[in-house]
Amino acid sequence: MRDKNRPSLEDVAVLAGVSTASISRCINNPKKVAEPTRVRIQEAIETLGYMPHFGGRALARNRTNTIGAIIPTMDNAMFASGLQAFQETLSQANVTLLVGSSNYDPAQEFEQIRSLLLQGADGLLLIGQARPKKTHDFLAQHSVPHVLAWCFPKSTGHHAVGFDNQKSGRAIAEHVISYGHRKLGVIAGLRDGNDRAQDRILGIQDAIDAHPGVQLLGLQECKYSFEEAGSALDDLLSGPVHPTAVICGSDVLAVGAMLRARDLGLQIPEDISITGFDDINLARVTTPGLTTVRVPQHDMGRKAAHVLLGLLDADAPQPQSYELMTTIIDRGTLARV
Amino acid sequence: MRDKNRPSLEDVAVLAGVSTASISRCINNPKKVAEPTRVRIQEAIETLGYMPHFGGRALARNRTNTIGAIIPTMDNAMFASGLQAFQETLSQANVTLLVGSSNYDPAQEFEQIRSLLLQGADGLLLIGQARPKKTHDFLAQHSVPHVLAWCFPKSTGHHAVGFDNQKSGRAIAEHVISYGHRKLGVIAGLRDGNDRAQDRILGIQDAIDAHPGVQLLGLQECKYSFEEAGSALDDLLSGPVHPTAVICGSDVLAVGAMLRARDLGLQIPEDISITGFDDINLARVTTPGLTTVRVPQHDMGRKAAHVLLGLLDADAPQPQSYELMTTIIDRGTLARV
DNA sequence: TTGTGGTATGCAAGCGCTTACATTTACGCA
DNA sequence: TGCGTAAATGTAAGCGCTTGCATACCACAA
Repeated sequence: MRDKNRPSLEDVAVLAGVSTASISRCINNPKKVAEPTRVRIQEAIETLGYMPHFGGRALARNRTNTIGAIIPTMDNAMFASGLQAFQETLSQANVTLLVGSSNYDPAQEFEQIRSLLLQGADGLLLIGQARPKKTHDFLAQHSVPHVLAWCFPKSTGHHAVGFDNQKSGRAIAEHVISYGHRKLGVIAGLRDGNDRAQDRILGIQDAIDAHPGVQLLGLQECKYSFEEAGSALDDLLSGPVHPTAVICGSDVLAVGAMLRARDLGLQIPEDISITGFDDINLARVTTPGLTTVRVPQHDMGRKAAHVLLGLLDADAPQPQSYELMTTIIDRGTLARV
Repeated sequence: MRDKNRPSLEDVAVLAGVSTASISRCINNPKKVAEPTRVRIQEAIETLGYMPHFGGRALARNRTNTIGAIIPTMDNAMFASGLQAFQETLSQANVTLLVGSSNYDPAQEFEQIRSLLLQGADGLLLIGQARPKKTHDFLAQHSVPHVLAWCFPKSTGHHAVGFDNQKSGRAIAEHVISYGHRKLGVIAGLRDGNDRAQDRILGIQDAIDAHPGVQLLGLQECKYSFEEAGSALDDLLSGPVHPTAVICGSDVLAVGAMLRARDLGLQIPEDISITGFDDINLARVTTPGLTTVRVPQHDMGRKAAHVLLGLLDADAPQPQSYELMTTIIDRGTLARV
């Protein structure tokens, strides 16, 4: 069973002529070892090409220095750069990132949580707040340190680094309304198990309710793909009265809608206004540029990493939650009416 | 030191009234345990909420069921969906993905390799083939199972799942030339430490050399950002003779160039043709759509995972390398002249 | 009855590391 | 010279799991 070629602490100890304890100390806490021995040990390590065995370490310390992140998908840019920032920050603290994806499915998310925990993750990054009781119970039962991102729950006892989706949803809707639109359509992500999508809709609803005379002509839910968003637009346009503006729950949806609108021969924003959410690269590239809500992905990833690291560091001041702000980016897809 | 609340195999054994060995067997090889005891053990596991300790496992088996991937960045969509497919495939085999990013820097890549290996990665996914001797030696010394993706080296002894960047570069250049272009410009990624960028340029060069009368008016290297690509376009247009087509080493570059061209009042493709590489989402969204080279990201990620898993499974037929094919996607940014 | 072979389980030896505690050494000072 | 103290190092006991081997048990055949 023992891997013949992999040197162990023992081997290094023999070569350096010291005990394994000293080697361990030298690696984990160099100050505790006298200079000359330190040098000798260093050399032994180098000549053997020694690398500590992860399992041994993890067993002895009961800690893996590994953090898991479960995101719906890496496939669209929505989470990618946040995740990138998260990883970079962890990396600076010598913590490694395990990733899992849930595909927006609570059951898969649960499985991934289990799986990452089995892989020894010391803590988790999770997206959003809505999850089945089963998942919450599981996290509680095993007292898993975790932080939520992409949301900012008002009440729960979770740590979170994110923004208020409802507030942001309301903000963009107010913005659209302030441009004079009275007949709105909405294309949202599938609400089921996705509190971000849900809250954004709630926010939009809030804005509409606050403005008598503004009506919601249609609300379509669909997956985050150009094609589905296109069909959703079709549906919105199938009624007798057309919306003058379509508020989308994500840039991907908005771009899908734009693409379809163009196919239908509609000018944007002259014939129909469209707004997005997220401000991913796509939004800068369309013609005209997409008016959208910027989510501070990078900051969110970085801060979330800090909070999580703090959670794991027993003698760190207990970290808090951060509410980040979104901003509306005005480009060219919203017209005044 | 012992975590008070975490049940161990021992605890389960006591509750179920069997030895720890049986529990272990029950978990790893249920067939080796009689039905009634299996049930009893299951119950014990459930009531205690037992989860095997990762360190203990890793130590005893000398294997973590973890695979590392080091990609230049998750920040642009170039690698994201390949990585997603990679992760999904691993997940199905109960293997977890560790990720690191190198930011296109060989030194950082080396550090990440070290780091992921220290975290117990059983194998690695690496992007591209060009890396310093130091890195190669390190991989060899520790005989790290690994596969290369996004490239298809002709000679080396590495396993690879990817495509031939040079061939693909040549293909798109030939395509441009076949449209009648004779004066070309190129905007490429930074070649230093990036064999993909390098090979694509080589391929373009090949095509140009094969067609007397075709000239390369300028070659700009820059980072993968819209802004830098924009400046690169400026430089290409600063000479006395303008290229009629600009071949870009990536969609991000191409889009950056398009954006700038538009700002300069140039019509695409009437005034200038532009092509991309990768076929990420962006390419579908510009007006007109970007003519580009499609890279089979998803397939690549999936196959790479299979190869890597095969590499780790002692009694699997030794996996091979796969060369995947790229295809040219004609949209609207390439004009005939 | 005894023997035989197979199946289900237990025993106990590690796997490679960390760390509390014990021991040694060096040094300053009375 | 002897003693106290602190710094450097060694000793060895785990950490929680897997697994080769030994054992116990059972059914069946001779």
